[in-house]
Amino acid sequence: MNISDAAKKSELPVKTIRYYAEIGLVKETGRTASGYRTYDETAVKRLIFVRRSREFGFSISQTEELLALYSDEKRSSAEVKAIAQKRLIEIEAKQKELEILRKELSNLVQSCHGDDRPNCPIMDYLG
Amino acid sequence: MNISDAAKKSELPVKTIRYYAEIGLVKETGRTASGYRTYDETAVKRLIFVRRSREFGFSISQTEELLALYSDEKRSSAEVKAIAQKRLIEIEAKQKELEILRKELSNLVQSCHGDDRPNCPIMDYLG
DNA sequence: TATAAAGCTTCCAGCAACTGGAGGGTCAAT
DNA sequence: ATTGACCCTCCAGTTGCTGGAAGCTTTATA
Repeated sequence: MNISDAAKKSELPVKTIRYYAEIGLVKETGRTASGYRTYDETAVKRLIFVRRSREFGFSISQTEELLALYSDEKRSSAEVKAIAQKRLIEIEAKQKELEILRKELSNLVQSCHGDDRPNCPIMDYLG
Repeated sequence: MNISDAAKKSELPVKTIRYYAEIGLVKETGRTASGYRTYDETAVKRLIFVRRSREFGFSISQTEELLALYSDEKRSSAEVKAIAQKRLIEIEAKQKELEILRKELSNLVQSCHGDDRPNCPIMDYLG
């Protein structure tokens, strides 16, 4: 199948699939005589895998590692788990960071009158 | 004062201050005869303001708006509050997104044995 | 006073992960 | 034969810096 069919099946934009081929993440299966990329079902599966991985926020390089393990018969689940745990820790760290910001900003927003006078605790805090 | 003094006072890297000057966010106060940027206390205050705004995750363009209001005698606190609320909503949206991911990933990680066998629910989910 | 180190300048490149567009070839249908 | 929908490559832009090269200027030391 050609790239737009692969795009439909994998639910990825054509541009993104070309980009993944370019960086070597998921290469096309082959090329037609006229140079069109072709993809088989295995390649589409890999594209879907990548999409899901990216949706979890795994970086391209983490995704690359996961993809390698995906097609590795001799993988250990420990390797997979380690990568996933790393991502989980990243998520939790980001959550903590956001929660601190949210609290502070929320307090400031609540204490701001929001009227047509200039006085404003948000500005006081920033300035 | 020159750029490295401004950097110390504002707690921003020299490179960043140059970048802010380049994009017109905080321009230098002047230049010496030999072309060195100079900054006065007012400019440093603006740099500090920008740093704090960026720490809250306000984008450069939001920061630009806030900075305009900062030096606007006739501002209304409502304008400031509106920008802050927008950012608050962004933060909350991101938090919700991360919480969904965290739960899913956490479940997967917990259900993965993490041993030396290949079988792994994380892979099953992604593949 | 010579020189070396530190600090300043500009300009270019790169990061992550795409996305958009220009310019041009290919394919299927009318 | 032509139209329109594909496809290709290459380049630029996104966000917000950061690093480095090449080359001045200023400051400190011998």
